Amino acid sequence: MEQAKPLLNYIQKHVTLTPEEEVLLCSKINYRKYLKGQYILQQGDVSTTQCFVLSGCTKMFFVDDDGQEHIIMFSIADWWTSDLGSFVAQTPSDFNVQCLETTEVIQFPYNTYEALLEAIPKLERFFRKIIEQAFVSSQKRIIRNFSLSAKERYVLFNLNYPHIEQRIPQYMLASYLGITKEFLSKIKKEVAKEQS
Amino acid sequence: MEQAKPLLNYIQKHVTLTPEEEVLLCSKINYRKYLKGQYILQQGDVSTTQCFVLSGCTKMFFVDDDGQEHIIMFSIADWWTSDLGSFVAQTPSDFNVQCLETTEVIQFPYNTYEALLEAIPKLERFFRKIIEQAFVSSQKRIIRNFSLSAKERYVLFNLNYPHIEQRIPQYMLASYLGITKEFLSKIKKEVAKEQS
DNA sequence: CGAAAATTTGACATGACTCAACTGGAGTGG
DNA sequence: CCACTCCAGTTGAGTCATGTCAAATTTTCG
Repeated sequence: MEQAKPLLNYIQKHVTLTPEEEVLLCSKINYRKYLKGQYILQQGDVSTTQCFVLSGCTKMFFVDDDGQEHIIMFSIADWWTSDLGSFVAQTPSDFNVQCLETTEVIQFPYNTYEALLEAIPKLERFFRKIIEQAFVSSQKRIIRNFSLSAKERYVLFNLNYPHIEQRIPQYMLASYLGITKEFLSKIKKEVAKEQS
Repeated sequence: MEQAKPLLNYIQKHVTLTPEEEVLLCSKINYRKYLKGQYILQQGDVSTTQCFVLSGCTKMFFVDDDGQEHIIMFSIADWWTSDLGSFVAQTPSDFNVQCLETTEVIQFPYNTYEALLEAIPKLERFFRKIIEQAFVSSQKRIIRNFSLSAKERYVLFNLNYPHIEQRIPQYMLASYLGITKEFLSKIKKEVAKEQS
């Protein structure tokens, strides 16, 4: 499959697959293109695929009992997106994944995922490492939320992901940072003043 | 190794090892007993082992620039403890792991970890699943911190881990919940009043 | 029993939220 | 090319959740 090239490159950074393994892998995954606004996953549905983003941008979020939207993560090229909890346990998801731009993805369907990893132990290894990374950065985020102020979190976000702020509306960034859009507006004003 | 029994039972819940694999596994891991107050890992050191807790209780925490202690997690029997980020990348850790009681653990040393998982693909699978779980619960914690009040988080903690509050001092629970000990004290008073 | 540690209490401070009004740009249609 | 609307972003006043500090009380444990 032509479109799988970036995924194969990405995998090669962690493990080395044989040509046969690559062919097998490619036979089990799907390419798909979503338009801006479309949902890859909706709260309450079971996540049937794990997605590798080729291009575009997605947000993963959930809506709480008060109707408030909370963004868990954004995903751009070479990142993953999906509710892993729903995917591995095949239980209804608490999250939505929605495309903020036209977005191309490679999808691993659940019904071949486990079998594929068993058939290709190197791929099992690959996913173990990917999930290790995800877990580590998730833990880091918990720490930051505890020990940093909203302003510090905002500044750090721009250091860590310098390219993302331009691509998303400000109210979504506020949601990701765990603050209101009004408060983010005030923070930005302060930061701008300090830099001048 | 006699003491590895609980670990083997735990592993069997996820994958089925052959007797030969169990022997190989046991030859690569170590039993160790720590006393109350001892450190399994200190901030700045590289984490050389991944620990499975047999008995006792540990806290994982870090000290921020203001000297404030933030507890990331507690671990009791049948849980894991270690800074996975430091362990897999072999970089200095941001965290401490300290024993709150006399604690027995099984340790996977780094220098045999990757080789062991390669030799026993089922073990690779096992760890992938364990880490998946850890990642999922880490994400859940992020969500809770965003969408719940301190009081709700406290109540939920006791629902999720009913046995832990009795084993740890209150100021540590406050640190885990991300609030001050004074505020937790006030919350507990309120909750007690409501239940009467 | 006495000292040290943990917890509670109260007064006050502050970071972040709510709500409502306002501004300013990006279509859209006439 | 203007008027209208719509949405994102801004501003300000008032409020609430939680933090700070210091003192009082209770618990733990040698």
